[in-house]
Amino acid sequence: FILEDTDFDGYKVVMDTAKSYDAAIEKIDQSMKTVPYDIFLLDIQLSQGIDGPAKTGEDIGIYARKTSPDSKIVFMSSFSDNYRINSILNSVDPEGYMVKSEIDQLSLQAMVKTVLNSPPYYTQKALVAIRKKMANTDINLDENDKKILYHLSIGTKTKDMVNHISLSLPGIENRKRHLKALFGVEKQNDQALITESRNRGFI
Amino acid sequence: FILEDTDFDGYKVVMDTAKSYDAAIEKIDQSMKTVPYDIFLLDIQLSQGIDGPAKTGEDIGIYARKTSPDSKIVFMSSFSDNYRINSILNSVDPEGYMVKSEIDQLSLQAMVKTVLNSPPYYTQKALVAIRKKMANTDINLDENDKKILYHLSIGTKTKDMVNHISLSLPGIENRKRHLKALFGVEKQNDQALITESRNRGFI
DNA sequence: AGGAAAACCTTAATTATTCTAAGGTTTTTA
DNA sequence: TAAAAACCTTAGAATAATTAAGGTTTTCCT
Repeated sequence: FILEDTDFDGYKVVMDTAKSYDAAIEKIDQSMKTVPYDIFLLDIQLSQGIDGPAKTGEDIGIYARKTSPDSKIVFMSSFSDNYRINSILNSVDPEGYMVKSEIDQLSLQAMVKTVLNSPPYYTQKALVAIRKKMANTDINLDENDKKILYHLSIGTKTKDMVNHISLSLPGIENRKRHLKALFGVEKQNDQALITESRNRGFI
Repeated sequence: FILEDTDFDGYKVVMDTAKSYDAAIEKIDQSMKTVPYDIFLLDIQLSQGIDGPAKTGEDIGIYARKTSPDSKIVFMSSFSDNYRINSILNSVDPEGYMVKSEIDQLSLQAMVKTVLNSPPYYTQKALVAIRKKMANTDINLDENDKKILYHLSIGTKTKDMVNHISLSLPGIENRKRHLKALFGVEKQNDQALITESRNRGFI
């Protein structure tokens, strides 16, 4: 409503919405045969379809970028979740990222203008997450390291990680030790590693 | 002048300046014995001292952060140089980064407010560089790779890189090949690698 | 408190990766 | 068109990472 009521240099905004992954894909495909969208506003959480693997707004973003490369993409998420933000900035590289608690009339209008004229537009809480990541670019984690941190963060037991990561148990333990050393929490428990990883924007 | 003429919620700004690295270090040390600075505004280019290795504003930032950890640090640079921005965001993690061409009354005032209340503050051109970097976090370069790219960018000949990098000549050549493959410019010349590295925000 | 599970650590052997050395080919440069 | 630089290949050497096996310590749960 806010956007539709705003006048942008003589242009009016026309909104179109989709409520599920499949509906969104359908709309994107449709738009390419008629009038492509100028901006995609994507929510990360989606009402879940019944079958197949869980799809998120991130997947829509990846599809939208590939299918409609001239459109701008802006994400909205409820939390300033480092892991998600980092992942989306890497996989989709959206023109904008807004944390929902910071969305209001002013920020929406500023977003549209910035995204169309000189991207990117990130809200303050998104910037905080981005800053964390940028401050830790000297720490290079490979895929296995990231998986270990991710599984730690969701409470997977070390011995169960062998089912998700192609490493032996001592291999995983060894990498955990390495990670703790890297983050300066040697000889401490996993909680310390999780906390520090979160502080540094890795999870 | 702009800052000193602005009223910030009843507070007035008092500026103090230093023109060289040594003078800046001196002022920082002095401030810690009296009244610490609220904000450091650091220029990257410095008039060069005579002796010793070249010092930049980045070095002042590192020193300021260590010596006066409660102060905010804001960088100003003439160019939106990816390499510099990435380096500083990693080594100093400043509360603000402004590209000089974007500095005006409004941005300066916004910077002060943002930096004091809810950092970070980055100007638009800085954000463009940051966005590039964030879009390429899946590419992990180690120190040697970064050195090779840096030396390529300043025109160092491959055969001379052995003097700056602790690798054999074929080792360096091999890594260049790897980098070209990683950046999708296989079988192309060094210029293509440089261009692509720049596009991705590595140099 | 006590016992089981999980986490953690060590060592040695294996495997994978990266590096160097040596020599040749192609491209660039003056 | 030479000379320099860049590039490539191969084989061997060095380094780093992984696994397996077995043990110790910590954590968790009743």
